[in-house]
Amino acid sequence: MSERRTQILDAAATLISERGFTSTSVDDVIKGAKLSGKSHFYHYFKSKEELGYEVLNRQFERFAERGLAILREPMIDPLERLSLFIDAVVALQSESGGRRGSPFGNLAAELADAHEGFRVRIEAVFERWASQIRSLLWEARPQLQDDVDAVRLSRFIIAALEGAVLMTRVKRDLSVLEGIAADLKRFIGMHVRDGAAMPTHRNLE
Amino acid sequence: MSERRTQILDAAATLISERGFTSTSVDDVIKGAKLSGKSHFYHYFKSKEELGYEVLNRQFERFAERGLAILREPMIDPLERLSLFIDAVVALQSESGGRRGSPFGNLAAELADAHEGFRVRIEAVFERWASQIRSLLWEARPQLQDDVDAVRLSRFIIAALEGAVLMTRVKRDLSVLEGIAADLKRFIGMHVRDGAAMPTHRNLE
DNA sequence: TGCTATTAGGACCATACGGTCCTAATTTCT
DNA sequence: AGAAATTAGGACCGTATGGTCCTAATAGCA
Repeated sequence: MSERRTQILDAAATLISERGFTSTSVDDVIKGAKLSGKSHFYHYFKSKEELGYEVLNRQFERFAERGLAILREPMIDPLERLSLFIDAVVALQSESGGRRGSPFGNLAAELADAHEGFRVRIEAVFERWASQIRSLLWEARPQLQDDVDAVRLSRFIIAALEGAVLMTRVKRDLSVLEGIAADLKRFIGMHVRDGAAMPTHRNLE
Repeated sequence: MSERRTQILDAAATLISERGFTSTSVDDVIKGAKLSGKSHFYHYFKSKEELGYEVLNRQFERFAERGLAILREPMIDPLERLSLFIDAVVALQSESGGRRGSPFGNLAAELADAHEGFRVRIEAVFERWASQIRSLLWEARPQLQDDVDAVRLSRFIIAALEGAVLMTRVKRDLSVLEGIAADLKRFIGMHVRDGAAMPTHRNLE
């Protein structure tokens, strides 16, 4: 992938996560990526829509590398990994200073009803995310109670995190996310078998 | 409040919850409310922004009447009320056929970073919502464990519900919300004192 | 009867938007 | 050296947007 392209993608990702897709104009992206003009931009992307799709892809890849990867670390206990992953989401959010949410939640809220193309792609993102958690739960199943529903629990985790990021953004207070993350860990701990100890779960507070 | 005004507000509320604020044009609202033209609209609202603020107010009032009111029902056990409230959120969502989210979550995601005026107002909405839950939890405190943090728990409930509504909208599958609602009740049940029984908590599934 | 609020309808404006087209200079690679 | 890709810059277009202004018909009310 040409360097310019990724440069454009990065600039667009920042702008979109700050202002949303609709409110980010192609001219904004051109300024942000320091291109010479419209034709320069349209040399790399055939439309703003395509730009949006590729930004979403890239955001997911980054999230997969920096977040989801933790869920697959082979040397760590699965439930410990899940806890670390939740910490990573908090860390990722604090990088942007409480501002700007999970890029998926943003786009989801903005475009889920309005733009089918985006809706489908965001659905796929959530599905891939959920599937990572599901296989982690499957791996942890010896430590979990028999009646744990991995599909439901994985959705719950994602929803709680997305909702938390949203609230954090609105309140501009990272401690909202931190509190919810801690509670979410407690909720997960609730599904651990009586015998198996929950891994060193740092209850902040 | 004149009838026309509420008519405009209703039309705008529908459009905004479907397409978002930015993507809803004043002309769309005029068509939706069957006004005669721009001047007719600007006779009632001095700007689109003001319209947005009042729509948000109205949406909150409706939510307060149809949802939050349950939290204050004097004759029902507080924890039972909380459970009923969660059911009400699910019901409210299913009315719109899975489409269109909690109007607050929508606006929050779209405008929290971009528009300070909206951000502040949405923050106030969340705060009033959270405060209702907090006083319910205070009322229920004899049944709850001593270490229950009402501030955190109320935030958790709201975040989980908002996240759930978002995911439901993306997946176009109401069962997502239903599952998360059920899990959320279980999480709340986790804070009940060992002695006190959790009120008839209908675990769907 | 008059005054005011509402309804109606349209012209108009500046700005912004996504997108196309064209020309030409500059790199990069073969 | 020469072809192909990249960078540069600008004119242009159709459409949409929020908003203003003006005129006039119709209701409602004192």
